[in-house]
Amino acid sequence: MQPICVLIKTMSNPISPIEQLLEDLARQGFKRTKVRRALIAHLQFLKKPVDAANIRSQLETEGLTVNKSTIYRELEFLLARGIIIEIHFGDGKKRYEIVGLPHHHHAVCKKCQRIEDIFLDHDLIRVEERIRKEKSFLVHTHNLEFFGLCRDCSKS
Amino acid sequence: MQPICVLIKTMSNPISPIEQLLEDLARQGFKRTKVRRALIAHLQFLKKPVDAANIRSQLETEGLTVNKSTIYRELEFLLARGIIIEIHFGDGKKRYEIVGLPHHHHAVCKKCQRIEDIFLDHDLIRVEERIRKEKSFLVHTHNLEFFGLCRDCSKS
DNA sequence: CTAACTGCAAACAATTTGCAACTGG
DNA sequence: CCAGTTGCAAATTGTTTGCAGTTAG
Repeated sequence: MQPICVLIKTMSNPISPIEQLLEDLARQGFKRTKVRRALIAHLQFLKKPVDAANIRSQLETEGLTVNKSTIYRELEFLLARGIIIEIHFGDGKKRYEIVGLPHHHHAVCKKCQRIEDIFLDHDLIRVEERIRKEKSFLVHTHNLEFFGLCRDCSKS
Repeated sequence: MQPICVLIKTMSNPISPIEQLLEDLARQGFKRTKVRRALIAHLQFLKKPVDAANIRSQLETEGLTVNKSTIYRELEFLLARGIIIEIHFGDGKKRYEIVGLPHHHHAVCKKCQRIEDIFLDHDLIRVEERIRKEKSFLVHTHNLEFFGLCRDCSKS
């Protein structure tokens, strides 16, 4: 049996995941700013890794002009709090993706830039276990991204 | 039975892998320059991924001053000919490693920067096969590097 | 009111480019 | 000789920083 207040909250006033996040941050003394909300909403919507310049121009087209320093600082902020993660495709740029889906990797089309999510489950954990046993090397993180041609682009 | 000339070549005049490479390049019209020889020799000796600045300063200590543009251009040259490959650790820099050992990955110590080679054999090929079947995505290359603490650094 | 946030200009780091001078074959 | 190579300075690209002004709570 749920207490009434929870029922009310759940039924008539559903809190979006973005507002939920802002709520948590507010409790720690951080502000609900326009940029923060827009940036989280954007990454939430995309669910793919994007670089700073890309985010900036996309916010611009949505009518929100943000200085690039602000973008970088906000990304750093969200990264430090585990709200987003950094992804590396090996060109000069850092990309960021919202945390939400379980841990996964990406297959990047070299032609059209489309990104497929790749779920590897236990495969890499077994490898990391082996590295610990054989090399006494304790793996904390890894980078794994695939590059090639997506379904459409491999036809031509 | 070997022809005499081959025996002589093999026994009394062993061609080092570096001179062999320069020989091949010469046949294509490229010159045996001091920088090219030194750069290949250096990467050959290291057998680990290094960035341009690093290579430059190490050649400097060996008594060979080379302009950074030259380093970058030479790396580009060797890369295009498959003599070296590009490795990404996800900080801003590209690293290069001589091709020689079979395909492998790296475990990079976040504390002392030591690099362990990681051989994965068929594991990733199976994954790439799966990606092709399940997503019709044709993988050409991948990046995979591990980060953590090496044997020595994980003790403290 | 005040700590958090923002914009702006300038600084930085890695890499690239244009061009004139140089060198190996 | 001449294509390939090199150095130098300047340009580019992605990212960071210092600082003064603004804003959410």
